[in-house]
Amino acid sequence: MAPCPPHQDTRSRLIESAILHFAAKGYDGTGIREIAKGANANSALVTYHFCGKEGLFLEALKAVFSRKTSPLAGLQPPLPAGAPGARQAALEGLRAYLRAFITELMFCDARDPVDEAAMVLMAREMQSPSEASAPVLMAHVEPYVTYLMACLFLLRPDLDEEALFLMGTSIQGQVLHFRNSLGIIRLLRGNPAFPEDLEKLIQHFIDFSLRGLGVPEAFPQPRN
Amino acid sequence: MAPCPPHQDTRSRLIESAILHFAAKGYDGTGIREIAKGANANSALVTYHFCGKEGLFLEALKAVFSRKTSPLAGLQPPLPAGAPGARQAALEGLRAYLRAFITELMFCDARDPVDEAAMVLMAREMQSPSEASAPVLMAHVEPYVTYLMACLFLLRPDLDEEALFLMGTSIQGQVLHFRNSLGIIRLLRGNPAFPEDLEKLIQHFIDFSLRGLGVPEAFPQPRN
DNA sequence: GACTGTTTCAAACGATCGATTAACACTTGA
DNA sequence: TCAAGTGTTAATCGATCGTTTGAAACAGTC
Repeated sequence: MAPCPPHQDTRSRLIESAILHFAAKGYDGTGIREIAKGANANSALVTYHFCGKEGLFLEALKAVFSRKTSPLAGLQPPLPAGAPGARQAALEGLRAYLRAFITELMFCDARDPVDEAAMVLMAREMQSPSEASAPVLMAHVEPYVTYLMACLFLLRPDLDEEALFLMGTSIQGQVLHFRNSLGIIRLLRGNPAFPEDLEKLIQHFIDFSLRGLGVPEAFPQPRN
Repeated sequence: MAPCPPHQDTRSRLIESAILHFAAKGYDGTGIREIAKGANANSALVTYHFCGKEGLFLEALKAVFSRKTSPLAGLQPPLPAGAPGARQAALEGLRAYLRAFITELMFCDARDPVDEAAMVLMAREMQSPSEASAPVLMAHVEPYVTYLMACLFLLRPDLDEEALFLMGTSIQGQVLHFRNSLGIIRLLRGNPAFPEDLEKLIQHFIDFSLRGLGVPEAFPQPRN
């Protein structure tokens, strides 16, 4: 049982190659020799540095999740319920939240294949998390849920908790489904680079969500 | 090159076991001996009946998609664009579509673990379709997309094709995400039988979708 | 009962899997 | 200078992979 100490050069090269290969062919579909070859390293180093294939996979996952700083960091926390301007702040907060959420999910440097692969890997883990990766995943997702629900409560104080939860599920769901089903969506559109205009995509999700939530400001033309 | 003729008994037993195992551990994570054992059959029969593991996987996928009669069967096709009452018909069509879609998705799991596994398998393929499975997947999804898009076009003729496609993606996405993430959602709510009131759920998805789409009838209270 | 074709089986095949080993190069501190 | 420790390597391990094989079991036909 080696303590898996670091030698950053080959370690990080192995992790990078692992992200690429695990994203392309999945955990079981990828062999450690393949990964090692992609890193110009010997396959025995996987066991030496990471205590085995699964250890390397977890390190790759951690690297993926810590690749970007959380986009929630720049967001104002919602004002308390009674405060003046709380509703307007929550409205802007929800808009900013969706923008940050979508940007993090969708935006990746097309010129950086590792970034692209990291997104694929993350999407796969979010859909069917392995037992080992669940904690890492939940810790990453939890602040999003909390922030979203706080905004929803301020925007629709007339709804009960279950109704608000369904609202949140629908808002998150449309975005996550889009991300998780990009494969077939691109097939349906016959465009392998489909979401070409990220801003248009963000605007759609914001408008659809605010209308679905029942926020009057977002509705196009109030019936006379 | 065997012509792969049928002997329905073992064939279907193998397919059923394949659905369960492929859903649980993925294509690469599942061995044919494992599948064969689950079907009380010999692993050589996989090659004999399906020309190999990949053939069995494709047959399993086909079986998944043809497992139920399409919920679209009972729906009226939307009227042509110019026809009188076409918009109202499309509105009702969309409501009926969502009701049928949700009902089918929500009722499939508890009774039959194979049905549950089929959903997992389908979701995985939708996320990252293998080259071989893409045609099967597309053929199954296409009528849903067509019907939904026809309704959306009648309800929002002012939008261009891409905007309508995003609307459809959001509408389908919230429902599919809810279904595919039921496990996590039930954990979040601390209620293992969460969607206890199916009618309430259906009503939420219909209302959220129609508002998100921008249909005035669904909006609660126009601002004065 | 012999012939034909289909279905099933146990056994084995070569390939590849993740993991281990022993040797080697190199640095470091005593 | 030497012993210890670290990083890397090729070679090899047993296990398991998907597939192939040859024969047994079964059905139907003459």
